[in-house]
Amino acid sequence: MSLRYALLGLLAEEPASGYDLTKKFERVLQRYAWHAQHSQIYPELNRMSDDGLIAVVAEGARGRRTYAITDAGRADLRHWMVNPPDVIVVRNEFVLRLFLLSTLDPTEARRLLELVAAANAKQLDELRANVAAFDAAADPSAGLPLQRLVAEFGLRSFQILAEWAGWAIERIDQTEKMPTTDPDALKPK
Amino acid sequence: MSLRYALLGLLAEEPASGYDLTKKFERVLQRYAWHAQHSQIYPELNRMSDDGLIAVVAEGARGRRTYAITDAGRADLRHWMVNPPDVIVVRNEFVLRLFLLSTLDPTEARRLLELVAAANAKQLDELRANVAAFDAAADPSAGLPLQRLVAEFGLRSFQILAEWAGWAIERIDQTEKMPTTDPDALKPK
DNA sequence: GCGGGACCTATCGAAAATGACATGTCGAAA
DNA sequence: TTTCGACATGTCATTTTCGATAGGTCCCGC
Repeated sequence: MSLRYALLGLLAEEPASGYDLTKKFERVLQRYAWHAQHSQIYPELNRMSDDGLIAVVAEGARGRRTYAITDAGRADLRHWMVNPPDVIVVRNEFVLRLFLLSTLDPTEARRLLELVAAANAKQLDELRANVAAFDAAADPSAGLPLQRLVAEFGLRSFQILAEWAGWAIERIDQTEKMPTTDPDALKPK
Repeated sequence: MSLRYALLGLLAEEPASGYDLTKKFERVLQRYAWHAQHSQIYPELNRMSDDGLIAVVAEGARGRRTYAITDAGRADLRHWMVNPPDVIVVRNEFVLRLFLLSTLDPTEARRLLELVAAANAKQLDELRANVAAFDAAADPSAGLPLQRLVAEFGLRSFQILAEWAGWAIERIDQTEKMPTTDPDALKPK
């Protein structure tokens, strides 16, 4: 049901077509929160429309249909938002690789971490640029909007991943220089 | 295919039965990296066995079958580990709620964040206790094992979530005290 | 005027995941 | 001795997701 609420949430912010929503998933949601392809999005929109949670508010060129959330949809979304499950369930192939890092030898683990750190640095830069543009356009006298708070969460997440990867690589290098075959390593204290 | 590699990775560390693996998923993997239930795990183990990636190495009471990874399995796992996809794809209902925070009014958003912060604090305490026990049992003269590095990542992740949630709640409170109807808020600079 | 790229929706078989139901064993405490 | 909880594996209908294929439109630059 999460896909449904992801779509409902995006439509609560502004009306959009299936195409728009697909792009938003690709650009934003996919990387942090939820992944879905258009082949899943279009049928779900039709079902949500049947269920009265959203409605077509405009039809444009190329068969474009713009949907907006209905009152029933808003109520349903709110209910979902304020009732989070108490067991959180995650699927993240990236973190899974980290968990299985110890199945690699230290040299390979190190190489994987460097790959990770590089990919992460690139994403951090992108996000930083987006946030900077957002801040420049924002009214400085107003408080930070909720969206900006979440962006901050993304920023901090990337930052600690970068820091951690660097730290982990350092540790691996230190361990490599201090092999257990070194008799000194066996000295107590 | 991620489930297959999650199982392969756990079996690369030590032989285990379907039951053992299910418990490991529940206790560890589920919260951070990958979720799977026993109804998915048992059939997958049978398929992996058919494919020669794992093999039954012991049979115990109550029909227990202990599996171990084969050389073919190890090769397959290694290949998967060192070839991460370049687009990372995530599914995390919790983060999805954060993204849709702006569909709530500030009061409700604040309440949700407090719920989140409390749940997170509990998880952080649990992990901290586990890590402390691990460190106490570890050989201090050896370098940090890779598993410990990953635990550190978990620790830091929880910590920044806690910090962020606190910060976000503060921001919301400040904004609430400074409504846009306040004429001062409209003054330039 | 035409070629190509962005726009836009759709379907469908296969694979993955869910949640409920099913069935039994072993050991320990009451 | 019986009962209860942990141990242990399985199936299956339904739902969700994937990946590929499909078909068409609008607009811009050459």
